[in-house]
Amino acid sequence: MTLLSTRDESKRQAQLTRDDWIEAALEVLVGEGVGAVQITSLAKKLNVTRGSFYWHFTGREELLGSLLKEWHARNTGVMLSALAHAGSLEEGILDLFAVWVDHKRFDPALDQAVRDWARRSQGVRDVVAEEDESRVSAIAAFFERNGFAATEAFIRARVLYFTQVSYYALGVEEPMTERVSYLEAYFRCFTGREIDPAAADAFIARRTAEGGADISK
Amino acid sequence: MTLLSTRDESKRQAQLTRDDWIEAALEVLVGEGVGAVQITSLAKKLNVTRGSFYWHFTGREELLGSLLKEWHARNTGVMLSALAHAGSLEEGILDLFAVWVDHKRFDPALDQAVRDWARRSQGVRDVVAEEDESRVSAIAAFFERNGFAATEAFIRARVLYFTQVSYYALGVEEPMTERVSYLEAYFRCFTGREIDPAAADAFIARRTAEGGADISK
DNA sequence: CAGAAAACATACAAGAGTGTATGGAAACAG
DNA sequence: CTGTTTCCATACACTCTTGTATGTTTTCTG
Repeated sequence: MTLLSTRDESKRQAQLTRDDWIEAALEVLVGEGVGAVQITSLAKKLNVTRGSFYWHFTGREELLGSLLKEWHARNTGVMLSALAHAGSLEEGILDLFAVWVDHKRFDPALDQAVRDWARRSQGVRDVVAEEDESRVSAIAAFFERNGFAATEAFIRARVLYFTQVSYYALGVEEPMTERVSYLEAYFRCFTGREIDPAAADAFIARRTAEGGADISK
Repeated sequence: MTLLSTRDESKRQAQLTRDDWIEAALEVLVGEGVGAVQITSLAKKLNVTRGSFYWHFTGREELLGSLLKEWHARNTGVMLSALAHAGSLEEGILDLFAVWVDHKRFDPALDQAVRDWARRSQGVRDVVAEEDESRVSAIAAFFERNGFAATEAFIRARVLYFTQVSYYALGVEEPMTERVSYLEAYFRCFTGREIDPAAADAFIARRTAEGGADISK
């Protein structure tokens, strides 16, 4: 005899898939960090009991492993492809900026969450470090294709990428109008060259039009 | 009747001060993060029981508050003073580099630990954000004193500081010989000017002489 | 060397989180 | 519609950590 023959089906689908758990866990990972990725709270969030979890996963470790795979699958490639197609210096840099601002293509919050996680886990740290290296290398290669010497290309790539990482890490919040006003200065600092005014205007027009006043989220 | 009339005095002083607890907590904070700052483990580390802790502190929160104050007292000012005395562009930038490399003056590991902590605590986040702003402002003011326009000075300050933050955040590890080989490129990227060869050589000679092959720790 | 104050030990209570074992409900194949 | 298989609920055991209450030992003071 059961006290509750049918579960509370107020707001949940009949059956949960493994991916449903991963999805929910990702949200918590991004919003509250790895420490908050707990089976108990996830179960509550999904309106099931922990029994369900232990059917889909062997334990917490396996779930965390899946989260790392998900991150790798999502955020790898978007940056690199932006650079691969780029011809001119303007095009590449601006495309990169666009990717970093457009959170549909690149998820900086997830990236940052994984980065936080990596600081307390050797395994995750290794994976993230590898990813960072490949990103910097891609940017450096782009600089080299645009006439920069190897060392300078590498350092400029690093400065560009590191600045962006801190942008998220420090949670810089500034309206898009303000941010685009820094475009010329950023470009000058990152490349050592002056940006083509036409390209700058086009970029600014597109960015301010697409709304996106928030950077942090 | 007590089972153990005298405590195990194998390797500890007779009495602990409040600062002893803070010092131990700082080590754990830096090494393992806020989450690892636990009364139980600290007590074990100090060879006392938790009873001691609750005499010196009302609870965990008070200890954490003390840690934040300690960080603020230690890492605030060192950066700013390096810039205040600087005359030429070379002098200021190189002094800044020196401060960041010399872990006796500036503790990047502590800085990073607090930064990690800040990402999960609103109160800490506010304090750190304020500190970051004042640091960037100080660098920007320095750039302005050296002939850069306001906006460009601000962006260059940000890029310089943000790059440095990521250097620690991503745990870049490279031998000092390699790092100093990037000096010219870094200087060019950060300032848009060429470094004075004599100043560069003097800096490199001093850095490589002072040993310090490790950056991470 | 008493007595008070400071510093610490011990024991208990409570909460949160994980993992396991097992029984019951849902979905599906035949 | 019956029997598996899949999926989830329930209950229990265990660990870790915090906080409190109270007793015991040092250390300081006069």
